[in-house]
Amino acid sequence: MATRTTLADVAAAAGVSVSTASLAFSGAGPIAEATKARVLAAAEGLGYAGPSALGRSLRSGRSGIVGVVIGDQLRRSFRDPVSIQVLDGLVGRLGGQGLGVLLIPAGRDEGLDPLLLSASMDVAVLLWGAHSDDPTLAALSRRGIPAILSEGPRDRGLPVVGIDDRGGTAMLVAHLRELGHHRFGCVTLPFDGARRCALVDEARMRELDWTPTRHRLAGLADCGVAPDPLVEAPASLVESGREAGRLVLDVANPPTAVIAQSDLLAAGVLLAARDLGLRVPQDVSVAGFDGLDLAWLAPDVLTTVSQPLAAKGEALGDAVRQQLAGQAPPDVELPVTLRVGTTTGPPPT
Amino acid sequence: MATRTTLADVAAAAGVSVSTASLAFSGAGPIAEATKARVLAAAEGLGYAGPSALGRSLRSGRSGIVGVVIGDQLRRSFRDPVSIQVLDGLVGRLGGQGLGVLLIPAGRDEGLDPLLLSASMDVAVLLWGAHSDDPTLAALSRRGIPAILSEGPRDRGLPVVGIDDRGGTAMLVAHLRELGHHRFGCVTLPFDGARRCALVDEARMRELDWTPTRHRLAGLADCGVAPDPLVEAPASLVESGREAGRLVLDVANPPTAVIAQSDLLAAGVLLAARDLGLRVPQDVSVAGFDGLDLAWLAPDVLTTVSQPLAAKGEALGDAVRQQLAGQAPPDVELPVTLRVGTTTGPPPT
DNA sequence: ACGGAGCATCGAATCGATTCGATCCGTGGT
DNA sequence: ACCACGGATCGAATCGATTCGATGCTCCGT
Repeated sequence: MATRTTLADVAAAAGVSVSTASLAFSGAGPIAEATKARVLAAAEGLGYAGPSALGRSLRSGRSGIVGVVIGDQLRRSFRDPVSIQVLDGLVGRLGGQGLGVLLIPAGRDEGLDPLLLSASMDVAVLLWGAHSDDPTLAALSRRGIPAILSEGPRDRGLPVVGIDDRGGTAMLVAHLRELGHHRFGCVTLPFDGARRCALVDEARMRELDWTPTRHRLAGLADCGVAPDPLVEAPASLVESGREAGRLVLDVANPPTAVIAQSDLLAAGVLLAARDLGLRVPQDVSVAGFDGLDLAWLAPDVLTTVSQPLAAKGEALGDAVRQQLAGQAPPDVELPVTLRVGTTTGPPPT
Repeated sequence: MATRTTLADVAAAAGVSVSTASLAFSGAGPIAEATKARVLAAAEGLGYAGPSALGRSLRSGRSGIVGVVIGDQLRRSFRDPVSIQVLDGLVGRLGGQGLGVLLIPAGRDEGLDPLLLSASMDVAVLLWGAHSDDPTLAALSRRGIPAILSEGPRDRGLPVVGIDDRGGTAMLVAHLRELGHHRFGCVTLPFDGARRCALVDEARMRELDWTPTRHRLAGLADCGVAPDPLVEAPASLVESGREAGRLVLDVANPPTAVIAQSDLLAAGVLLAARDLGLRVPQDVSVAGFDGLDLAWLAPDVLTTVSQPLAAKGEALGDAVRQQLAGQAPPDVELPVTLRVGTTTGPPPT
């Protein structure tokens, strides 16, 4: 055969017009049961596998594809349990609506991914926030593709699904204060794409351009906590946490409690404490953020702020559905809960 | 504005025909530099973001999308470092060619995912093999979409990218024999979608319908090893390995060495040994397969067969490229290497 | 000055389906 | 017997772009 079988072939075989054949498949419009059966039988006979998505998309203007922009490096994102779990919830919710997920790497400095510029999609979801003047958002807006942000800034006029970062951090501080701590160190998530591991000074603080980092730091400020040392990690990875942890703990007068802005960073801080011969929580308390199930830390159990990751993905999926239905999705802020483990305790006397 | 700006709008604004405007963007065909500039300027002025992928796809018959069918449950696949790393290599290679990855859940019993039946894609990659009579393959073949298998059966006439499972297993056996072992237990990957955790008898052995499991078992048979006990794990997860490990080790005359068909399973066997008060490797040796970097096992280092996961993804990407170029991709079998760690040693005297 | 070559541009067909309006036919009411 | 009505079917336009063949123009050689 020269070309794939098309709806026209089926219609011809069934002895009906193309429009009638279309009706037999889509079910939109009145059609006699006998005719429908004849068309479907003809399709079966020709090995026709149903109307092509392309034609349908072209006519309807909908592709049924949701572009999901993930971290600048796929490898990193795939290894980040937080992204994975959110993605899982998102895919689950979208799958129920016949929507597909197209993976789009964010592309760092070397320009945007071509998929972002040309792939056809109905909506885009940015899984890890957005910078100010984010070229990704600019490109999407230019193409007229609505965007939904996970953990992004709320001043863009775009729907945002986030969690109560400030409140969660405040809960952590309250917990630690109750134990008697008042000298806090902090390991933060990246400030931007610079990927540096260093003490944060005022100048650097003014460059802070990453929403989760900002919000979680704001939670500290809300409680009147000025963390010292305050170290920026290059990525949410155990190794980065270890490196940053050393900068926080290997100082003249180390803090009695370290708040890490992610669980992976906190796990790294635990390793750094071990490297330095510090016992946790006797010598130093360590807390994380995310609520991952890090079974391999056993027998330690990380004190952390638990966020509903799958629910976040599902909320993003709901936002996508609303966006496609023409409604403006409302901003969502999901609640978090404090999960007290064994890595926090009273400060050394 | 009523509708999105289209190539026709741009052409009208630039005072040229649609075909000329198309030429200005695609660059295929002769066009005067001045005209091209005029068209691009008009596009800029109208906020036109380039030709829509839909129209292009419709005409060319190519969507630039590769469907990647991943495990029956997204959550499980996403947590499986093996899948993730292969996916990472694949996406990396495809991204370089302007191809996008559409995630497709395999869908277990409750039928195929609608995406598989209707989403437009040029090629499909099945990340985790295929059963015999796999409905996924049937659906793809019906739609005329070429498929590429990772770790699948070679008797389908479909291109397969795999590793030297038999040879790798044989290397493991040789290593253990050299240490003095001759009584081997084995924890296998799943036999099919049944997800059972139980001893394998002859009847069950005949139902074996999963290529990696079969090949790795064949590697044992090649060496004349008849593992006892032989236990089937329900999934490649640490918890499954732990459960299966108890079945292998908690018997009257336990084997001196346990070969697990994946590293996660091996990690579970290690936990099971610990549960039973057995020291590794003094009381029992444990080996895995995959070559994951399980840092959290420290101070233990798993003896395992290391397979090139990212390279496998890249090989899949190459196969996709060849398939799209109209060539028949050759079957690929990537080499593996033995990585001796601290979990294997001489058998107890 | 005339003819041919070659480049730039244009018109129209095409890809595969959806959908609106029109047509056709049968039925029920008066 | 005629008309109005409605359900089934069909024709044709449409979605957004690509591409082939045709046309018109300029420029060069003789």
